[in-house]
Amino acid sequence: MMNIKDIARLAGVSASTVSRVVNGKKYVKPEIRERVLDLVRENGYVPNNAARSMVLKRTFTVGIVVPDAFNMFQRQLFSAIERKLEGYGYGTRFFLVKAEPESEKACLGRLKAEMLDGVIMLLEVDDPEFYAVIADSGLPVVLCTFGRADLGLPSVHIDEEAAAKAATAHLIGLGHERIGLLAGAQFSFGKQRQAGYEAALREARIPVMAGRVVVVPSYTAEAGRMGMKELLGREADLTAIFAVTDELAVGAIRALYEAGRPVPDAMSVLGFDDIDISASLSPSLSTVRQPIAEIGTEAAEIIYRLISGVPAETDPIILPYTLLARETTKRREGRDRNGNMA
Amino acid sequence: MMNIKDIARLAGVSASTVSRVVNGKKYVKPEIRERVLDLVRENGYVPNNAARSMVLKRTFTVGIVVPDAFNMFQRQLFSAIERKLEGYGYGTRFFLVKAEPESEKACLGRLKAEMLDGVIMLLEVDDPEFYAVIADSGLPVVLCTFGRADLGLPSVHIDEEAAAKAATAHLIGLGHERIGLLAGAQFSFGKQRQAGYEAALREARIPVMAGRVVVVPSYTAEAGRMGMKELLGREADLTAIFAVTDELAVGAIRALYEAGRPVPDAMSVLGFDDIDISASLSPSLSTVRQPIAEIGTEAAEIIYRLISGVPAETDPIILPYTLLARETTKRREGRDRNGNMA
DNA sequence: TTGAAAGCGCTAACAA
DNA sequence: TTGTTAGCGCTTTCAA
Repeated sequence: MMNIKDIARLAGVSASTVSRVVNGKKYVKPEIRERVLDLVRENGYVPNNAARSMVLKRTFTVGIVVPDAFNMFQRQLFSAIERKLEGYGYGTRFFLVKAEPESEKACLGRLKAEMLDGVIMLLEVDDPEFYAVIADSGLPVVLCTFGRADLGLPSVHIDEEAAAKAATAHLIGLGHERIGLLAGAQFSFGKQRQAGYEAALREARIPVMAGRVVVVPSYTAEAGRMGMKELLGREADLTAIFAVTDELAVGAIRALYEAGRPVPDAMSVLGFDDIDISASLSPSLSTVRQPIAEIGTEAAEIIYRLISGVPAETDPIILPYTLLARETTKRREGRDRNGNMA
Repeated sequence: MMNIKDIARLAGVSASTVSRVVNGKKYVKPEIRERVLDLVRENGYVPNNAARSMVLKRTFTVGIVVPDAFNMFQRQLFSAIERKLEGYGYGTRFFLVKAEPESEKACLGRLKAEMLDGVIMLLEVDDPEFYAVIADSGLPVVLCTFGRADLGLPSVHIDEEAAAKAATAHLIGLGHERIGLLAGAQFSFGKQRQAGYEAALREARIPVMAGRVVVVPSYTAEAGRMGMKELLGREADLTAIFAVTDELAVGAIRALYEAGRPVPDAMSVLGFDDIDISASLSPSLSTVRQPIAEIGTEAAEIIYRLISGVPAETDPIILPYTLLARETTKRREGRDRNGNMA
């Protein structure tokens, strides 16, 4: 692999001159610039980033912390961030964290070792020390899809509780009263969405019954299927289900399918996130759309500003969600909650 | 951020000693080792990778080249690779390539700039020069999910054509004759799977008709939906569809759903890859399972061996596929190909 | 068992 | 406009 000295020797100039050419600096005679550029091309010379970042103290790289088993939602979010950052001349680097404390610790170490210019967290790490260490290392950081206003860290996300409340209200508006919930304990959105569900019920004066709620261990389709089976077993008269993620909803629909209960005729199902596949399902999944592209773009902009030295705005950026009433939710048949025919 | 000299000063030793301690070398007095280790922990010192790799000429990092819009299949593959490589003490770094020649070029540059120890290609790059440059830079490389035996590069993949042939034969075995194909032009598996489809038809003496084939521009659900609509428009009497990827199949099912043609009763649909969601769909998607974990593990092992200096085995590693006859394919109703009732 | 010194590839300040 | 020099943080001889 060629290095800057090789090119310098070939061009009969000093390494500094090559550096100037490669970095587009002024004060290089045009003919020399040409000569060097030709050599660079011919030899496929690319500056060594490690050496470069050592002297510059910058890597032009932003770390993206994601869960080990990141889903399509995070995948899409990442794309939006990547695209925006690329426009600013920054690259990205993945840091995968498993749902284990040691993994979070290890990630912190890797984050430090890489001399990143900034970090975007797509994963809500449990360990409060994690944020503390990052914060007082002075490394710019943005929380993306969740907030921690208490930590004074900038964040971009939707109003999870309001969105879940609106989602549940949609179901209620369709005449449903006995609404099951597939919730999750992992990450704060799990609890926030559950709170929104409860708030909507309360507002409609529908009793919140623990028997209608299942807290699943992970946000996968399989977990959704198991959760739905559980719900079906203990509570036979539900007419609608709110699953706190689309993957969960897909699994719930599967359980319903296996039980011979067609969606949406026998049961309405509502998801959350609007992952790629949701619109293409048959029937298409009703869900709450998070503005993925906007969230990603906004997070990228904030991190860029932070890196550029603009002081952090710690008020969370709350972006609007959209309720997508597609085909898995429908008006409840039979009597409505007042005993009249729908 | 602490550096090695800071720790050395704090411990009252030289940087060399700290280096020995951090790297677990011998010849350090136990008490000094302890003292240094304590300081390292207290101060959260982590060696700077850039500096480290500059002198070591190794980064303990393997680049993973993936398509910009990587799908769940590639996501899962990546997880398998990551896990295995982690066990060997190697990290991974993503290199996203868009479906544009400049993007491939840019990726090559980034690959060089990063001083990677090896590269695993999950994306089939068009530009033959790409492989050439990598190959003669001496950078270990493994092709994963596709092969290029002509280039003498090690690879891990299934027998795409045989798998597609078996898939089509499954449909034929179910009594289907008028089988549509949703194929794609991108990546060689598109053509290979199409070849398998044609081979199966020929073997069953079913005419291969161009009117039953649609070549879609991308492997997304939406492309599948459009392709299926096209097929439905021009050829009303198909009884089964083979989609060369699961995403395409999901879209095809969607088009069928919109057209009021239930799957599998009105039409059997068969996918390919067995992505995460396929088993959880309702009905669950019949497909060809690629042994994702094994492919990833094998690729990781090969790259590790290559990095360790074991000479490359350039014969492709062909792993077995599995036909998963789930719920979207069923025996054709009505008369079979000999005119008898099924 | 330890430390001093050199050097990895690059950029930037300074001198010419 | 160009080259020389120093130094980024680390590891590794080599010498002590």
